Amino acid sequence: MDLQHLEEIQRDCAQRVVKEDLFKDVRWVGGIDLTFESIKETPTKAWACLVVVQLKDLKPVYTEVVEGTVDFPYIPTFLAFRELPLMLRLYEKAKIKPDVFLIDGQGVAHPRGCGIASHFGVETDSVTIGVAKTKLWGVYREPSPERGSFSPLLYRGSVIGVALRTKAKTAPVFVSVGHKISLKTAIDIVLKTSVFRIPEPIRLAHNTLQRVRKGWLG
DNA sequence: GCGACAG
DNA sequence: ATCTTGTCGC
Repeated sequence: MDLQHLEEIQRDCAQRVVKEDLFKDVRWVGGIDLTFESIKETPTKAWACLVVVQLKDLKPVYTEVVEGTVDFPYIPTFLAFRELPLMLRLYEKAKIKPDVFLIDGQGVAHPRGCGIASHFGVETDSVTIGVAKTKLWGVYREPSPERGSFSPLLYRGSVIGVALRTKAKTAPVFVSVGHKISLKTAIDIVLKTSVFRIPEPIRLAHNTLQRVRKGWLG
């Protein structure tokens, strides 16, 4: 694999990212997550899940799962080349396309400005938000403990995202623009879809995958 | 050279 | 990400 070439693809993708709100109202919010049969082996079998919830009551209205093989290893800053293929198959199979996608990982808060959330958004031309459980790039100060507080994630003085407290006294999540949305609106949607630390669409997708992997269904 | 490093 | 049970705290 030629990482130099892949970096070039990411820089090109970053130039296409739109950081403004290019949509009207949001009714459906989707969350995508992946799970792997093995983490030590590559290739390995894997599954991707999309759960769409209604923004008004956070009730799930659609769930889709796809199974496949992942052959690219996990390399920090190159996550998209490992997980995007299966996510794109999931997108194509989905009967319902949500107004906004919450993606497990960074959006523009990435060394070359194109984390998996932005990459997926540009590839599918859809609205996306990056929601990561830990930081990849930038510096920040711990936000105050109450739900809703946030502090900027900075890189060379520029705001590339925020550390957002979606639940009181709980570790924050890192939110960044994926594609076709502003950081302000991204924060608003993540807060509106969060009951626990992880936004409902992603949390439900993750829960479904744990059951699928263990053969409880799917 | 050393530490950091999404999932 | 996965391996894994109970347990302590709000």
